[in-house]
Amino acid sequence: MNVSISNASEKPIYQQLVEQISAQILKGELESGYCLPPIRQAALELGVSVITVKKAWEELERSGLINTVTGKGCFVAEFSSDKILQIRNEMILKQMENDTSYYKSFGLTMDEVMELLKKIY
Amino acid sequence: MNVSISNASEKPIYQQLVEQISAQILKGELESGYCLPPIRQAALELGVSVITVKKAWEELERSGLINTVTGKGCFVAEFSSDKILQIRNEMILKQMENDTSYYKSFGLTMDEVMELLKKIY
Amino acid sequence: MNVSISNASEKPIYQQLVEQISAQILKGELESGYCLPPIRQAALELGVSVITVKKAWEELERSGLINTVTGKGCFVAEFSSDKILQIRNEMILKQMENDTSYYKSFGLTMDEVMELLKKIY
Amino acid sequence: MNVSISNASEKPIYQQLVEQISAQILKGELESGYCLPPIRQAALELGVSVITVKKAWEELERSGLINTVTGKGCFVAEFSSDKILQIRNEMILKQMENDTSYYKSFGLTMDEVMELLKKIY
DNA sequence: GTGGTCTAGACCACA
DNA sequence: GTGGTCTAGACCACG
Repeated sequence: MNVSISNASEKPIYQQLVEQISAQILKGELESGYCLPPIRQAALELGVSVITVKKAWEELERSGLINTVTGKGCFVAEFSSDKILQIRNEMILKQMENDTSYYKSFGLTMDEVMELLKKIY
Repeated sequence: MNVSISNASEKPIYQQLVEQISAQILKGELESGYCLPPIRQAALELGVSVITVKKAWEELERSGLINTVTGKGCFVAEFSSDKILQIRNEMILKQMENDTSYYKSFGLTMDEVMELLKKIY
Repeated sequence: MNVSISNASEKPIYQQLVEQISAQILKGELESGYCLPPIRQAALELGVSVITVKKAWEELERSGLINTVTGKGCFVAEFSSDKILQIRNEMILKQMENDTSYYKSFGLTMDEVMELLKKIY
Repeated sequence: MNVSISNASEKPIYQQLVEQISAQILKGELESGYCLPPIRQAALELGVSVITVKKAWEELERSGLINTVTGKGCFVAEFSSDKILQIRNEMILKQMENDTSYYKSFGLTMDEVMELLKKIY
């Protein structure tokens, strides 16, 4: 449970959880078959409500990243490494399309975006 | 009033307004001194409540982009072109920092991000 | 017409006029019998609406500081110097009562207020 | 919720709320972490609309005096006592500059102002 | 349960 | 005519 949540963030807590767990799975940090902690324990560790954790786990299951086995726990789903790459790219592309449309709305050219990215990275 | 709002969007309407008007001012499409349409007229055109428009206008005033004069109307504030560039860059940098941290959380290198951006742009 | 108005101020324009003209009369800068400029001329000089000036003149008349003679103009009223002092003190006291209640609401003692005043004056 | 509002006042209700709550926080009457009553309950107690309370709370948040956490409530922000003093002094100084410029416009000297303040306090 | 957003409709002060 | 404030009531997302 190497995640950090922030009440001050504009993002809802459950979504912060989803994003961080998703990223860890897609980067291979959480391997297939890995058993996530029970929601009550996770809630305690993170200092959030059980309901919040449950909502995050549900969304992870919906997106196919974990499987919930009633009475046993929640396990990271089995993926081929190709499949992982595909999912990861889809998520990133979707986000990136939003970002670029934002930059374009300010009249930024691709070259300007590249310049700024270099500085930040 | 060249703005488009979407009820389906996850962003609140008033924020969509703020972003689009801000962008237009910072791109120079709305010049200093330009008088925005009265809030009631804008509300009619956009098919939203007067209060929603007002909330957006208030936020624009708070960020210094417009001045509202009771009984007269709301006017685009006076800027030096340097000042415009500075504000625009601050807004874009702030957004870009969020974006890059998202990409990084998936383990993307700068070069990979560049590649993807080129395809999308 | 040695007055300055500000659209950006939180005070309405007509009230800014009333306060500045009142102060000038009570300080003796505008003498009894002095003829104020016609409202149209004053409006032009100040860059405000005729209606706004009229409203200010009306309020000055209501408080007894000027007399309007139809067809001739608006004249500063006749006062004994005692009367002037009395009116001035009333206006200042009224204002000062508001100010002190504000300071008190922050728990400031009189000594602290004195200290701060010395620095500002 | 030790606040009193006046419909007759020239100040808008939401601003009366802001000023009174601000003062209480800056005086230390409301401690860091204190949870303000839910906006709906506060609205009931005060006999005003929920929206009016919300507008006040929003302004308090904007000025950094409280933090609102969706679904949990609104909490007095964490301050060092130095920070509190600094903010308090800024607010008072700003107000006092307005006051003194008013006094000066009537030709009052500092000593006269002191005299009058002593009587009132 | 909390706050967040939006609506429709009203009244007022200001210009 | 303009913006400024307030109301009552509704629906949603979050916890």
